[in-house]
Amino acid sequence: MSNKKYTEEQEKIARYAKALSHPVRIQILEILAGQSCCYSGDIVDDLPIARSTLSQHLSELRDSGLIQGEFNPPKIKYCIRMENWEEAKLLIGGFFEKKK
Amino acid sequence: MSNKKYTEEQEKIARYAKALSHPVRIQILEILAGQSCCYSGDIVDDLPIARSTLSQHLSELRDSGLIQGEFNPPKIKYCIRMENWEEAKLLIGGFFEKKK
DNA sequence: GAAATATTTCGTAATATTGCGAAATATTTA
DNA sequence: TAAATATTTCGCAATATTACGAAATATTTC
Repeated sequence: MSNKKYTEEQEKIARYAKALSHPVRIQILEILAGQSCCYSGDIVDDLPIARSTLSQHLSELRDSGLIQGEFNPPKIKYCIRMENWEEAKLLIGGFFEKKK
Repeated sequence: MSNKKYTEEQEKIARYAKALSHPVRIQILEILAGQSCCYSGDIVDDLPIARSTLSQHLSELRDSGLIQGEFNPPKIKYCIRMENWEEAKLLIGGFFEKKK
């Protein structure tokens, strides 16, 4: 018997949606999606937030699985993490298809 | 000159995503999507939350535009609001398509 | 080893979210 | 009008989010 409140899929959709739930994170993801990869320091110039705040948003996006960072001293190169990007796209896309 | 931090589209995507960012709201929307409409009182039986908490989530979903409620005394009948459901689907779907 | 560069972590504050039960509201029915 | 039914609002508490600047960390270069 399951004592879980929600299905794994419902939790995943909510988790991915939460990653998208702030406009600055949408902007960050759009920047990363528009090119192959990007250095954190270059991203901040286009954003209306402080570096330390960007760092927090990047870490949230990393936790969600939608991006990954590769240390390329002295910078960190961030990219979309394709396997999870695809999963989010399919799960959320599938969710919206449920309405007949 | 624009003093806006984010585009209207970025704000919209974030707003819709925020509505989807809690598993109980995913579950509510799945219930409403799976049938034509539903009475609030019937929804709560399937959910692991109190009635007053459901009321808050329904009001958030109403504010997001994804559902609408029609007073059908003494009950309220909730339905998916199709025009905004479609908009959310297109905006978020389009967002995920941005990654080449 | 010291300086320069890039990023994160810490400390703090303001605000938002989530949740509950009790009370309030609104409508229909007896 | 009183009772029954359905839902929301209120008051409260716990926790999470968002944001900033200062300090800490890590690596390379001088």
